[in-house]
Amino acid sequence: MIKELLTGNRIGETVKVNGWARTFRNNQFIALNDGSTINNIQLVIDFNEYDDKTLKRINPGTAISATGELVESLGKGQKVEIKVNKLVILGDSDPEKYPLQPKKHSLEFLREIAHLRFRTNTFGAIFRVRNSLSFAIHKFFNDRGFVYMHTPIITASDAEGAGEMFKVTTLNLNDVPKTEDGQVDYKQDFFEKATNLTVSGQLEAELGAMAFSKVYTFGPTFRAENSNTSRHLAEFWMIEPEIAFADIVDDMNLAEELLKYTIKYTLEHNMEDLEFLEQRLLQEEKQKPQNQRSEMALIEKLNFILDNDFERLTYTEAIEVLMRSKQNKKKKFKYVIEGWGADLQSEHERYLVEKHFKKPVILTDYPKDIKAFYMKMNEDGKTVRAMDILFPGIGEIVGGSQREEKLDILLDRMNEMDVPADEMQWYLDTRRFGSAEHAGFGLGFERLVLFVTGMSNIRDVIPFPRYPGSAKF
RNA sequence: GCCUCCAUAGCUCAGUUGGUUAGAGCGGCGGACUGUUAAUCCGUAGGUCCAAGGUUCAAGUCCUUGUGGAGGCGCCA
Repeated sequence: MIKELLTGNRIGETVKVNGWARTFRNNQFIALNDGSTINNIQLVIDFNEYDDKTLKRINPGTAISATGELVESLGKGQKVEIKVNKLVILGDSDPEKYPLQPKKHSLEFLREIAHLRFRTNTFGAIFRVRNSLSFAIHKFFNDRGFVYMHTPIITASDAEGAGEMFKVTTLNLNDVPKTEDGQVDYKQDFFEKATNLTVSGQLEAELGAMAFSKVYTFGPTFRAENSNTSRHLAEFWMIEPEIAFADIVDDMNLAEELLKYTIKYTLEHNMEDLEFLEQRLLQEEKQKPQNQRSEMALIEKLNFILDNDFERLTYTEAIEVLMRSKQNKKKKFKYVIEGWGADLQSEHERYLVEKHFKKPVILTDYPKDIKAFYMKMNEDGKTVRAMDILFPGIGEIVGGSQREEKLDILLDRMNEMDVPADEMQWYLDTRRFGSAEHAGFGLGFERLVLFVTGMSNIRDVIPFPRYPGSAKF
């Protein structure tokens, strides 16, 4: 791979490389990239040995295989280069039709050609970082004795209330079978009942945690919400650990440790990509007015996360901070906080994270009315042991809670929130047989990738984004 | 779903209070050069001004609707 050759350890050896040409300068110099690193290796050819026809075939995007001696570069821009003695053109790239030029393209344009955008420096860097983060997550959990659990993609439960679901069916949509009272007759469907794509693996993960003690899921999740924002996808990847014999504090510690570990991992393994992304972000922010630019450069920001404890406070304390804030007193918020019980809008979260504490914030103990049924009730009877981690520029990156382990309280909560208990006996069995304190959270993978890469649209950190009106590729 | 902004060459953009033949850079094509670094230099082609309708003597420019994109809000991860 080019990454290895660029270290220069094999100078003097005859080497073979395969890759795609980025540029061809002076009829002599091919910048070749194979995706192993953001850097290109320079191939030097003697144009006298090739006819014009062959030279014309070397264009941006052309697939090339080359053999030659790895030597110290005679030019200034690179340490090593390959003096080519055998060049094979594997696949042509018609320059009149190939959309990628050696120039800056807009992210919006590249999104329209998502099948080719991996070949750019920016997206190469993003997806190498994404890969590292993904691996780091598995390594983190594996090193700590967690069992990686595959929860179902197709589910019949609509219990979590995490959002609108995509229906899964093999019924003929042009001739849907109906029951006598005019409802869709799912008895005739593939699973003989209504099914959906999962919105969360949490409930199943809880089942696993009550046997393996520590489990995590890492898989795709689907939400059919009509969300048109730079932070939401209809198909995204989520990490959901679930730990038994653990409370909300253990849960927070685990989440903070995981986030720091994965960020540290990319700093150790993807520095060149991060440096490139940092420069990209710097260039992008030059277009913005001074007060909208980030205070820290990308890598500094990532190190800052590692070096500082996340600020932990309760919802009630957060409300007090917000009520005391100038913004609230001067009614600068669009939604002025009137008192306890208000749902926090993203402007409030952003104030806490970006203006007040200036670091990641973990908010805990939310009012029970604005949270899900399975969260453990506090002694006050008003709040639940929920925790959200808020990141600068991203907002909510983690949402979790200690789960209600007491069957009677859980049943009461389900009743209050109209969750059909009779369909969830399998879930309630965890509380009937050997119930124990447990907790878990969901980490939105793409939001983590967004944060680490410094990108601003979540559609740019997943290879083929799905969002309302768009399922191309 | 709601609010705001945008749509001109393959890409990135300019185009004045509505006025004659719509421009530039990059990219393409032809050529020169040959240790270049998004190479450079000379030449050249390239447009349904998003679509439909309207106002006007006259529309890239104004109005209406639609489509696509961006940002913000809500829902959340």
